[in-house]
Amino acid sequence: MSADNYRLEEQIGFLLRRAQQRATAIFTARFAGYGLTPTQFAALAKIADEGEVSQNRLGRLTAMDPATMKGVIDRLSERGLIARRADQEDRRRTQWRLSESGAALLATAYGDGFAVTAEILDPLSPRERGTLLRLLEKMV
Amino acid sequence: MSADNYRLEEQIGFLLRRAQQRATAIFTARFAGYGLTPTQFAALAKIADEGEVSQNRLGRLTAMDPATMKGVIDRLSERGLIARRADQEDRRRTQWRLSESGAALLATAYGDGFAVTAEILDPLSPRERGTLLRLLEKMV
DNA sequence: GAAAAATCGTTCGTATACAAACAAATTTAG
DNA sequence: CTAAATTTGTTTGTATACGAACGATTTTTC
Repeated sequence: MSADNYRLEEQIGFLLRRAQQRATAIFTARFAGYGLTPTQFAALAKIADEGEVSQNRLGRLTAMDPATMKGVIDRLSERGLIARRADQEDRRRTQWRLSESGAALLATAYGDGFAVTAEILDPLSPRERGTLLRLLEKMV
Repeated sequence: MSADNYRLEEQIGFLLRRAQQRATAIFTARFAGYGLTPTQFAALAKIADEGEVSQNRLGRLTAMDPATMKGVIDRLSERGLIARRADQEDRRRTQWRLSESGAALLATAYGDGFAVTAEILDPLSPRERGTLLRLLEKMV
């Protein structure tokens, strides 16, 4: 266990960080016209899946903690892409759904979402792509 | 290309984000005693490799842009873990090296660095670990 | 049915991450 | 040799990411 043995470039944590940097860069370039970040797009896509969803539950579905979720929700809400509804049964909760403009934006953006995935995986063969997804899924 | 097809959970970008969250959590738990973040540890390890290195070059070696690198350097410097030297040949440059306490801390921390890597990869078989590293390396 | 525990959402503080714009210094081109 | 281009490091602004602490509300426990 020493400097002679530790090679940063071979550590899984460092590789994951670099892989995510590249993935984010590809997303950002492709989504520049929408002004959406990866997490904002993830939130919109999940709200669309759910129809209506509370803030904390959305956070669990998109892997964001409550503090992070709040910022994402605030920005989407300020842009009018999502709309809120007070929950009658649980007065702590806020339910969120897509606004009309949010749904319209998302409908257009899905195609670019697929394109981003394709570009990120482009250096790999079809077989390797499946393997990578399987291993990441197993590791997470 | 529609909501029916787009499954967030299967997108490589989302999986990479979750994998990195898990990796960071494992690192943070193991390094709590050192008060070092993953990027700070990466910077220290690379400074150790190089002996002496400029700020921007260190950023390239550790995959941090200059603005990010500055914050990391500032915090390591404030803690006295690294020391600066003005470059005589190029007056724009600052050369950084480990301080004595930085070198001592790093010497102890390497073992935990290996342990973090092992824990992150624990869900995978030895063969799968090699495959994952190879695929990430190819994709980055 | 009251106390304890859990959940929901908020706020604060710290740390990446990066785009954009900048001054200063160095290198390259013509 | 001088003008242009590049490099180094800094600053500002925006956006995750998350620990920690908090009040309000709901659920669980006994």
